[in-house]
Amino acid sequence: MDETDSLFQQRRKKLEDIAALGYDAYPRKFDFTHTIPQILADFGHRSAEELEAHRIAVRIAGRMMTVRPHGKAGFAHLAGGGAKLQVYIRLDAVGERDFALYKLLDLGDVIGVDGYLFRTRTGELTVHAEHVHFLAKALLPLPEKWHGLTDVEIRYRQRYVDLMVNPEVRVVFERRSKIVRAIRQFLDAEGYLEVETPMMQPLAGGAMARPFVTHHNTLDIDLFLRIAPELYLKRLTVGGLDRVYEINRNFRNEGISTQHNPEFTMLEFYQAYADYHDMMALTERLLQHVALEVLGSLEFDYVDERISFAEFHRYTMREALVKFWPPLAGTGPKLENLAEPRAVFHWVDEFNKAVGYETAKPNPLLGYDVVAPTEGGEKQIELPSGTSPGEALQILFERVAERHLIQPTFIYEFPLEVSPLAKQKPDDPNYVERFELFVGGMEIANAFSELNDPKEQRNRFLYQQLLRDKGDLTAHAIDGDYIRALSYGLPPTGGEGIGIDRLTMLLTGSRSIRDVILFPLLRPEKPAQ
RNA sequence: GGGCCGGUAGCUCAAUGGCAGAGCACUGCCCUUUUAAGGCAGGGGUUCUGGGUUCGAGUCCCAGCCGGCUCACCA
Repeated sequence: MDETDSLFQQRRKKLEDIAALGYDAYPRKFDFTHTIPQILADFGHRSAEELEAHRIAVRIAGRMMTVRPHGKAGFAHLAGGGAKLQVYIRLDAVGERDFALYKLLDLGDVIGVDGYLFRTRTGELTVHAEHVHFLAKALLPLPEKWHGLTDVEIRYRQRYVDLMVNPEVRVVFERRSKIVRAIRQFLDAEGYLEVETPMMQPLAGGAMARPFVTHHNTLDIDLFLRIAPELYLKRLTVGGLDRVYEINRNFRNEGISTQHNPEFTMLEFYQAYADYHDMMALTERLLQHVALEVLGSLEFDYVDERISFAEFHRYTMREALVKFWPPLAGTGPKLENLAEPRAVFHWVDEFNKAVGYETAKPNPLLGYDVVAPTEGGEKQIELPSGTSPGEALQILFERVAERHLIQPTFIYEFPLEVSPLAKQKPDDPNYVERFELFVGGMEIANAFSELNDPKEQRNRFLYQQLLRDKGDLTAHAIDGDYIRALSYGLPPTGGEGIGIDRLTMLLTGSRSIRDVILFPLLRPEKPAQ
């Protein structure tokens, strides 16, 4: 903002002139009779004759978005409540003083108008002004009225301007609010209790991620912003809160992308006496409820895809690998080829042979098929030394299958090594009772039968500690009190996390997580000179 | 962090290495049913920053800052 800017100075002068006319430059309140959406809903269908025969007096407020002066009269559109309504201001109707005020108004000013409804010659519902009230001045000019504001940086930094001039932005955040409301509605009806657990934790547990660190002065201790509420919520289940959920922020000190913001909103819920199959069924019902409440339909468009919540697909992680194996990388594994855990390394090599190359084409000079490296193509999978078979399987799965999971798909049976808090399958201890839900190529949910054996949990933590010692900063820390809590007996429990931001992306057709977060994290602006 | 692309008036965008422009917004005048209102006249620029090449740089080169996309990491 540049207060020396001539437009700013000009408008400040006009504000002084408005005050000189006897208007309060910053009045305290304004009693309106209708919001603009109310007027459109209540009177939007009345004909010109009806409005003339039966005059409706209204008093409205809004931000002036357009203005069309005509000498001693003028039209303007006021925006409010996500809608717009035209007002007609003429000298002989509002008087000299209000008309002088109108002449001093700029686009962006907030005004009140009272008058009566009528239809113009072109048929537009309009308020015929009898009084104009000054409510607030826009000292800074609005973006261009036709193209609006497109500079994404300014849109995120100055969301207030974005919201003023890009109506679809408001729709996204109204819908986000509806989504969260529908989730609460559903879980409350299922007998869940909404709780709040610490955002500042002495140990950042419940997920694999690098945390943010902060410091409490009086206690003189470092604290971590939570990466997940998981371990606290399960402590509550130990305590007898059999169905709990929390919708709140998680913080992860990781990269920023179209799918990642350092702080993001997560729903986590835990249900005693349930396993991961129950959670799958619950997830289907929850998402169907949300879609119907918010969209009125189980189907919606996301980017270029038509997505349906009517049916949820199910594959084990290994089945997905087999099914979605890229043809370019050979015939790929069969299910029995993946039975032995270490076999996955062979298939990572097979995958890598094909990555980053164009489709093979017969080359007449050489007499055999060649593949050419693609420019800026994807990279090969590089496994750090010491990568476990389970980690390799998950990495390979993500590279091979994730992009294909457009329709809602549960991927279940995760490797033990990447799941320190999930219960093993009774018939195969290398895998756990865990699933993730993918929609639109994004991971939306993560759930499992909660590991409730304190001895096994300690061993899992010790394995994580080994990873930490080897330099894996995302490996889970040992949480002694959590093991103590489990030692009091955690009922068999199913638990799940759903990313609210990503769910909102799906249901609003947003390509970037920044479009569903009002103030996404950006590098701070340079201080003004 | 790597790769690619971008940054010009308040906003949206132009400008072969040769006088920095248009539309909207703004100012003045005209206009009492317009709607991207209209007509006439006008004001407004550290071309992201700093170097360099050149007679001459918005344009070419180098470095930096900021942003977007993408890859990696992650949810």
